[in-house]
Amino acid sequence: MRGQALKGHLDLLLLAVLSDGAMHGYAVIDDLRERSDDTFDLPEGTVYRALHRLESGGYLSSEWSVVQGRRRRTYRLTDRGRGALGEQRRAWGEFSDAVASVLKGSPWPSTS
Amino acid sequence: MRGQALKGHLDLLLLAVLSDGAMHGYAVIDDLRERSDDTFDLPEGTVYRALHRLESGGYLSSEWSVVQGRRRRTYRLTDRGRGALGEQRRAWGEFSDAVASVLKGSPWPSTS
DNA sequence: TCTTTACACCTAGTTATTCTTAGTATAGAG
DNA sequence: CTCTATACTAAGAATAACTAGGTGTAAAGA
Repeated sequence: MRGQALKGHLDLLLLAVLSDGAMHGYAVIDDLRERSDDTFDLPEGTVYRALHRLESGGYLSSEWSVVQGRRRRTYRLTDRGRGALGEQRRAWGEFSDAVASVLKGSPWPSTS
Repeated sequence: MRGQALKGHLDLLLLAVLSDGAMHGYAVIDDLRERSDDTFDLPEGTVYRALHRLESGGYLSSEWSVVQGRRRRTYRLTDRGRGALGEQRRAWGEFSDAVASVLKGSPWPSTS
């Protein structure tokens, strides 16, 4: 995973992971890495900041707890977050289909 | 197409379009819009800048001409550009597969 | 014991690159 | 004679992921 490939798609991934159940940030990172077969091995700074952004946008809510002496902030999808996930899934489908169409080659004969 | 979805994937699209034949910038924009069924309707400033960047990186070469009183700069893939296209196709495959894997875990919102 | 690693969180500043805006210029249609 | 399409360009704004650094606890291991 290099460059800016993730840009604009991270929220979708985070919302998708959290739609399977509430989770704390570090666990989100692990889950994302496992589910993507190591493709998405994201720096903590990236993920925590995105989670904060999503919470302040009303897409997630969070709750603090302490487990084995370590404090945890557990994130949960809000209704708004669930709606956004649906919309972003749709947008991803459109985007990836469009890329695939371009890569497939032009159905019209080249005119240059 | 909203936000930053394209970020990091534009070079792939441009290289792919130009791999079907040399083309000038304005035609690249049209081709991209047609091939993607209007999903990629990109501003000129975006595309021309990217083309310049790709040329200065050695992925494209260009040649000026005048057609019907209008000057055109026709871009052509270099060997290096063709190699980069292969690599970026591979990277896109990996990226989109990984996103699909992450999305597969979480169910779609019920639409019925 | 003392050091390292894993867990778990956080922020500030940098970077990359797309988008916005604005400009130049010719051709053809109305 | 103006408006639209064609064709190219550059500067600056905006966004968001990355880098690099920080806090602190728990457990493993040398």
